Amino acid sequence: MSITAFGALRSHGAGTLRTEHVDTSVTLAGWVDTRRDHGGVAFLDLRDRSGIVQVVADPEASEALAAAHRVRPEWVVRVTGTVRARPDGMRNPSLDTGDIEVAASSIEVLAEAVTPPFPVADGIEVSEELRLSHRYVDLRRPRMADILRLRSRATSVIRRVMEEHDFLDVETPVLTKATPEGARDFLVPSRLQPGESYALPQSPQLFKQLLMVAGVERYYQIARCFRDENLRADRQPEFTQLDVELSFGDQEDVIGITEQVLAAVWGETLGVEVETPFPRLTYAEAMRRFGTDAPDLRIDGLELAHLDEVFADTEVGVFKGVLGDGGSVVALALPGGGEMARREFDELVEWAKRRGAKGLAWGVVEADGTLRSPLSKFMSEAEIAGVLAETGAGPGDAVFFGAGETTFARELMGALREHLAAERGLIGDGFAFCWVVDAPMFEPVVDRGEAVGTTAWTPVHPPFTAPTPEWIDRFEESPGEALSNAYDVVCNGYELGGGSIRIHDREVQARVFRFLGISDEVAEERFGFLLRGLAHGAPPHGGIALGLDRLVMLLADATNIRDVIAFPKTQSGACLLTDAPASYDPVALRDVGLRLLPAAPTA
RNA sequence: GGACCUGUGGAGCAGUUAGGAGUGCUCGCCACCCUGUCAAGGUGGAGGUCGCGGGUUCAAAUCCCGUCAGGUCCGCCA
Repeated sequence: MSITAFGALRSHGAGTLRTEHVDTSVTLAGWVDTRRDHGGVAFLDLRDRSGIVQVVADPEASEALAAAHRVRPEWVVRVTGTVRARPDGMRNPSLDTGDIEVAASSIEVLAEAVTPPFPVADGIEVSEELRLSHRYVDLRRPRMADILRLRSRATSVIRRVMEEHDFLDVETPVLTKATPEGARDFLVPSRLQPGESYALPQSPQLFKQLLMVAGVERYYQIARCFRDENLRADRQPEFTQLDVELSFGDQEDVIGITEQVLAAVWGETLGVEVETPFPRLTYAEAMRRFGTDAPDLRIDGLELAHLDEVFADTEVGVFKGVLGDGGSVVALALPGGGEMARREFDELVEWAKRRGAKGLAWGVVEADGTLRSPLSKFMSEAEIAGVLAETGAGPGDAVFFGAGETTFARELMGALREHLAAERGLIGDGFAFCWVVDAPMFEPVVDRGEAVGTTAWTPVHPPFTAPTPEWIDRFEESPGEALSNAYDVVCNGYELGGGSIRIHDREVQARVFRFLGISDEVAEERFGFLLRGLAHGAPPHGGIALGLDRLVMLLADATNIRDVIAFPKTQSGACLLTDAPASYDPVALRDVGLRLLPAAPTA
């Protein structure tokens, strides 16, 4: 027995009918999209997953006509009838099925429906609250239905490419132990061991490394990950990663397979040819030129300029102070920015202050090459010449100056670069992929709360990330400069994914732990099972994880991740459909050994 | 934890700056009419704790305080 193409209740999909079906008897089933009732004749647009077709109820089929009078949008109906060509002048070119229509002999109501809370159509702004609380209606809208299909095609292509390269799909536990990504864990209390909890995985990181020890050699999984952190337009508490790990390879193998997957996905879902290999930037270069480790390379011609030397002996008070404290002055030229109104500059200053900056200096290059700026009277001729030379600003351009701690100033100006580009339409079309490689191994501990170990340094990546070959023997000597064998793939300013070559050598791992001040006891308690596994013959290995939701978001040209997730959560972590999270039955809490604290007193 | 935006019949919005009767627009809904529409059309009708609580005032959708919900961002998160 084979299943029928459209289900036993119908013979065709509504959207599949064409002129070749004329005179065919068909049975369709789906939702009433719209109804146009002329009394003596009535039209229904019938919608199913395949599309929309017009159904006509003529007076000759009086029962069908009576039913057509009665039905309402979103009722579920089954229509039997005959496909016929539409009369001349009655064709609808905006409908795929617009050359034909179905003359109904009977219309059977399968389910009535209450009036929908909002119209099932694209192009209507509906509050997200309402969309999420009636997600089953929202997902009927063509745009959302298209995204569901797009996501399914993308995962299908991913699986095919991974399998063509002999990667094995292996599932890893969801009820597990805290993993080393550094975010807060979701906890699941245990009934069998009251007082103990599972953690939901922030990623399958440790398990995939153990799969390498297990001899899987090439692993992939489309895996759900969980992080209990605050949400953003591109962040959900549970999200999906394409997780990949391979043995006996290096960075080039991981980059190669990733590029193949992305090129195949873009090619087969959008028909967009992605050029490989992707350009590569070092982390240092990305921070210096773009002020971010995930630069949007669609923005052409806007790059940061570093003016520490130009202002080395300056009399400009703010700059002098910042440079004296070891900070930096970072500038950005905006072509054509000279035409902006004073009010627009003021708004940008406010924008910078909201991001924590003390201010944002600016200037405009006049036609004669002078700099009109609140600061220019404090600047020497040589400084102004230096500003113009370093930023490349010419007559009619604006220049912005961010001053502060070096990383802060760079990130501020990098954010300004994207902000201005978005406001002024300077972001190019298409997709700009790149790799950001050679991230630092360690960063100084600023706040004790962020430290993994007990020394002045904390790892940028999980502490199993290998140093680059140049640093593997001497990362302790200048930890601030040591580079990790890690790589991030970036598209249009979004970090799509990241990975690294892992440490498989116990001695190197021990040195990293020792350097970070992670004691044997702490290492054992936190990742003892991984370390024991690595002792049993660990092949050289490395991998990557790609954010599938963000990937689909880019494919769908969506601006938030919720639009590409069937049942997402709100910014406060609520599911408006199920009302999760919900308070828990006290008896069930007692079973797992928990008792709630009294609610915090409200002031 | 913080900043900002939004909340008005079922949907989307205007009204809030400068307090004066729940006022308006588009769509939807209900009834009737209507034989070629495709956002059908026509006539009539129903539908409101202005998110919630408190305050100021003769009077609050509008001003003040608090709070809840949704969103964007910072911190946080690779």
